[in-house]
Amino acid sequence: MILRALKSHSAESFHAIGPVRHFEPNQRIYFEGDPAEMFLKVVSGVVRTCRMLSDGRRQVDAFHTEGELFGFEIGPAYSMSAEAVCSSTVVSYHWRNLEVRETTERSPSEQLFSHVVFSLMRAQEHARLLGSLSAIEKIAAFLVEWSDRSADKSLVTLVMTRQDIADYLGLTVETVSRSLTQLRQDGLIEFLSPRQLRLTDITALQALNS
Amino acid sequence: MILRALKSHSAESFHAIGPVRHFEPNQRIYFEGDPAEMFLKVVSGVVRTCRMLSDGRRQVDAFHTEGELFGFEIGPAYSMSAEAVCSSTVVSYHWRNLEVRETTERSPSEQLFSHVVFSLMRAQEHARLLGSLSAIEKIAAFLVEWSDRSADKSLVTLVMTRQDIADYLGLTVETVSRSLTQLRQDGLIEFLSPRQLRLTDITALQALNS
DNA sequence: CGTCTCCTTGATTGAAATCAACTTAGGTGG
DNA sequence: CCACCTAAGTTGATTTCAATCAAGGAGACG
Repeated sequence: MILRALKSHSAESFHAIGPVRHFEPNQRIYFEGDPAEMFLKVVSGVVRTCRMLSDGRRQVDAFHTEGELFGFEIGPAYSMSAEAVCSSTVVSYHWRNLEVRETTERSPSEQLFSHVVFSLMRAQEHARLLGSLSAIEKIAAFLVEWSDRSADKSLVTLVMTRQDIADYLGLTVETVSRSLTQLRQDGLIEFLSPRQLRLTDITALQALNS
Repeated sequence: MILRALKSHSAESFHAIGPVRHFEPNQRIYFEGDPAEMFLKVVSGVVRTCRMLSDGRRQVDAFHTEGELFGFEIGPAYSMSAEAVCSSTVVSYHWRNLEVRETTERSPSEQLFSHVVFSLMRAQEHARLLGSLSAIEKIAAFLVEWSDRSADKSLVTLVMTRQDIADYLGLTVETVSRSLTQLRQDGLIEFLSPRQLRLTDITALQALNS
């Protein structure tokens, strides 16, 4: 798979709506929670996408430089804010004006697009996990992630080893094991077997996360 | 932006090439470095994408479950390996057989697709950064990243604050500052001003990374 | 029944966070 | 132009949390 025309300007034929807008340092381009009606391109300067965590810390997801696109979302709202790092200009592309959206029947490439955006959000979520959480918070987030994927939300079957989990969360096996033990002692989970967990307090697990 | 049909099976009309293949636990589906001629979908089971780091540690990039697609790349080769976590079946889609690739002139949606795959790779790289590196290695990788983006590779202008860098790397301002000082004392960088750095030994900086 | 892998637990070490103070750079207005 | 003021950056002392080192337990399989 070799993708061409990355970052090129002239070759891009989707047309912009709205003027090229200018932003001063630290000025917000859009807010977390705003309706995600458009994606944007950095014309000049640098833009950061970030979000605030519950503990007051801030997680910077990415820095976007000239020619790069940002603002892709799966849901109806932005999951992060975008802010100018330095004096910057951006141009926006509204989904409703793109030919991509005009067909009611989704083409193969559109479906593919959805999947890749989904992967992108997953990767961003993974980065958030790795970036700023303690071991127990990482484990809690990991369990919630698999709870979401399960039919029975409170019963999680781990198909992977502790080593797999450790390598995914940037921890060691020992810390994974200790954190699970900790959560068990705190009454948030129960062990049916090492690989079969009952989440007895999902709310508390989610609260450990952002 | 609301994307529909995610994870649906019946609605997807890009056609598979090759049979549905079955894999035993820990069996490789493709290797890091293999030509990235296809992307794949998990039909059943769980697949992990991961790579080995220079220090011998393994970084798990993601777990993919039923209905999810994986194996998207920008370059000609896979940047990670894919392995079955448990007994799994996958189906593959070869780029050369997809209508998406048939037009020599790239449509707007294709260009968009390239950009999102690019963002995905960036996010994966970010996760790798956060996952398993020490503070100094994170800073070194960060500097190399901005060196790559600069016209003059050895002269990096940081448009962002130390706090921005800290929030991006999952560190504190103090640690960012100390790490930069360390690199300066080790003779890998020079400070022209707090925001203007000269990378006097890019090779060594890259070596600190994986 | 032994052996392997996976998992857990304990003791110690080490790296980054925290708490705290100080320095530098940049901008504003007298 | 200089003096001040503030935000940004650096440095030091201490604490904390996860890594490391080490050992033991549990289950699967021949």
